[in-house]
Amino acid sequence: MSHFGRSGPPDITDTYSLLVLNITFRTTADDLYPLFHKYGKVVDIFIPRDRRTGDSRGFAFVRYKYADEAQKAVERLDGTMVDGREITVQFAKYGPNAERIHKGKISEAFPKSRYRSRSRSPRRRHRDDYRDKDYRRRSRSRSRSRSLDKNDRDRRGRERERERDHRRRSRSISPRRPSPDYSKGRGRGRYDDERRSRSLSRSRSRGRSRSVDSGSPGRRSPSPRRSPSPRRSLSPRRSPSPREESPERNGNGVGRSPTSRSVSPRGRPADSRSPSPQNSDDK
DNA sequence: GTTGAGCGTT
Repeated sequence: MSHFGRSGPPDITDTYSLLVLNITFRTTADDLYPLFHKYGKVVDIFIPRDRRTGDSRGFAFVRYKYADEAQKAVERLDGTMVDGREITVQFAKYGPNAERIHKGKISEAFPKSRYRSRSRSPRRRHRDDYRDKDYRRRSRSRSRSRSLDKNDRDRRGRERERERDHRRRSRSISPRRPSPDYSKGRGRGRYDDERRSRSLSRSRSRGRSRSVDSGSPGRRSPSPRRSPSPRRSLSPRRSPSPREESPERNGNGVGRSPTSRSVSPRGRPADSRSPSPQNSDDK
């Protein structure tokens, strides 16, 4: 029975996932099982943990078999102290089976009248306070360098974000596309945010990936830079010398093109010019 | 050894 969350999702056909937040990093599924099991039938408990360290992330997912029981657990366990920490129990929304919940299943099983029992939840205000201040989030945000290449973000971003930066970095701020809607929007906005991000990533990923795949893989250029933008001309460092960078040179020296240079990216010109293994000539 | 927002896996 202690294999909760170790063998993957057993059966999410008719189970309701509860999100347990604010739990200690040492709290395990086994610790939560008895607590939640007291209020209903717990189908499975999953605690996401960091793949790098393997430690719990601080929240767990408790899957209940019945909605009423799950709701009860939320009301009873939400705000209780576990392992010396106040935990937050609420229904999962962004889970894989979140769609079912949105379908109205939960809504049907949970009338508003029952919710009125939620009189005790001081922690809620506390959390809200944090959000209002959002001072610590900013601090952390600054710590993280967001100058990551979009190319890298396309591929690793998804995985990385989910593992370490996702919770550290503020999800409300959009470095790429600042939108008032995403400023403080919460709840449904998240879905849109994810969709938009994916859409963008897909676009970029496709352009870059296909480009390399189409041409010569690995021979394209030692420096995976973005396509040559006209911005290069505004480089103040560039010498005004006509012989240094001339459109003619591009036409004449076709071999200079990185794409065409798929034969030998390095040593080609040097070899031709400097048969010597040493570049004394250049020096 | 720490942290503390936050939505998930074989």
